[in-house]
Amino acid sequence: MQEESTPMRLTTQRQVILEELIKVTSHPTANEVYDMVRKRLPRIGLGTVYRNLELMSESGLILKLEVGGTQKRFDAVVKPHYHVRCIHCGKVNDVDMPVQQGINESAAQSSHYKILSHHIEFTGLCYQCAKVQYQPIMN
Amino acid sequence: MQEESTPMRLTTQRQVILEELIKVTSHPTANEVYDMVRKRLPRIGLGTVYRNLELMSESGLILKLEVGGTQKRFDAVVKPHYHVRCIHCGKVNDVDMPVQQGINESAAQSSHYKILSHHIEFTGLCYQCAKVQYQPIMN
DNA sequence: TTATGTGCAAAACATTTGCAGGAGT
DNA sequence: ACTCCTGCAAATGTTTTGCACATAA
Repeated sequence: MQEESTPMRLTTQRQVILEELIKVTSHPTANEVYDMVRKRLPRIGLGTVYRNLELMSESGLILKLEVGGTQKRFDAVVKPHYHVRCIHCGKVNDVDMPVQQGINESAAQSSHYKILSHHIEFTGLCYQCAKVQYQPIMN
Repeated sequence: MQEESTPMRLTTQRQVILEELIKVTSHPTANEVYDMVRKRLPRIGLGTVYRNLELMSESGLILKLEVGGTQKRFDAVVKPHYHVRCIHCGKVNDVDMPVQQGINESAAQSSHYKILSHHIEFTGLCYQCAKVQYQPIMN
């Protein structure tokens, strides 16, 4: 975990990863980014994609989403915003509602933590899956 | 994904898993539950623990937490509540603040999803880690 | 020229699954 | 008996890592 010592080199691989990520709003997984990037850089390795997504998220260039499901997802939109995940197909979308004000302060009062940020993940059914009359397990 | 057809049998393994989970407030991972349970049932398999945690969370008996980090965590407190995770040590605690009213409706208006629920995950430093003067990467 | 980055492959984790035998009803 | 459940081990899926070579500054 290094400081601002040497800035990250802007390699071709990093540039392409960032460009491809900016193109989409689908919050792709590392493997999906790999597939997108490989069309332009066929010899790139999956390890490189993982390494660079991690580095870029550490430096605040992109966002690493730790939402539900088995894989991490990545987002080129770094402005704080919330997400909704379809419990049927696993798709993740942005929720364009205002960020909840004062919620971090409430949490600070109700815990012994120094609160830095928060994230809200909504769960539901996307338009397509809702149409299929999918019956979720209500609990 | 079956309905309420046959209720789950209350086997010794399931009973012990649930009892151990009720004992703690640490939101243990599957592997931590395995370690706790193994002290009482040395021959239980890790697969059984995973299978039963999954089944119990499907039936609403326990909560599967899909918070940040690499592993899923489990909670015997099923009443809706929020969580805070220490970015330094990874510990997860409850946040005893009221559930945000009307937030699902806001999200429904700002997305094309049928919203079912939401979860808020706060990120910060726990009391112990904050004392250690840990310098987080602010972004 | 030299620190940093890459491709490749193997390793490390986390979780799921197949199956033969075991237990509850 | 019959079904559901378990232990075990192997398989799967995701992410990380070691290392020799490549490349940007």
